[in-house]
Amino acid sequence: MILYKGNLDTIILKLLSENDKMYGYEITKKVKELSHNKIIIKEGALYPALHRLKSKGFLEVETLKVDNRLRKYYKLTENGNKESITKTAELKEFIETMQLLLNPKLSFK
Amino acid sequence: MILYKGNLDTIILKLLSENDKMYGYEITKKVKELSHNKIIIKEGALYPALHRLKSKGFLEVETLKVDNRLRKYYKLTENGNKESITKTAELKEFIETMQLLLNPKLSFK
DNA sequence: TTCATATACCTAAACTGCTTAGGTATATAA
DNA sequence: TTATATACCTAAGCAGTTTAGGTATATGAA
Repeated sequence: MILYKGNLDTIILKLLSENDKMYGYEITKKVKELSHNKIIIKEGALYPALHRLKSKGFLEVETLKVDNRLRKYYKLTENGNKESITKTAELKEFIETMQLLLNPKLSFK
Repeated sequence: MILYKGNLDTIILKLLSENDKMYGYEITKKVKELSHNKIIIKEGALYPALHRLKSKGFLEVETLKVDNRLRKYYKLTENGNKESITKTAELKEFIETMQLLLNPKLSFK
């Protein structure tokens, strides 16, 4: 499923609003699990997104070595939390709007 | 609202599955109306999309002169109708999947 | 009359956000 | 030793938008 164009930032922000801190690889696994294997975030999309969100001040990073491997844990900043709420609301509104188009009969209720 | 990236073809196909034939300008007005002014299809997106769908064999065109102005009426071909059903189902599935991410608690019901 | 707005079509360049396709490195099971 | 999983990264290509133009007719307002 590749329809999530434009929503990757929102997905990441929303996940982090529920999980305190997560690392990149963990995010891809979690999204895959929650979406029942339907949304597979490619690494070429994920890592640039994380760096973008960090450079905008929405995420902060902490690098830890676990089992002799690096993990970069990301967590929301205060602004990131606000952004998460805003983006989530926008996505909900978008979904409601798309449902109007998919179920036009409901417009006449 | 600019989140509809990648869904324009689906919106057009779905509309045409309900309206027999429509012309470009009419489509933008209809989508604006149905979406309560939230989805504004730019002409730079619309016309290439219509030409794309036509070149793929999903639409056929009939040009009419109405009130001294040209209108290009588009309607679904047989394949276009199949594509409309497929794409609509995909969009519905996408929406349901996004709702899983937005409301993760519901996953545990 | 002329100016803005609406109707109706179109396209090219720029931009964005993905995918594809590479790369490094460690751990583990077959 | 080979494949798979874990864990990070980036550059080039591509698709589908936006932006910003273009043509032309009709209509209502100043």
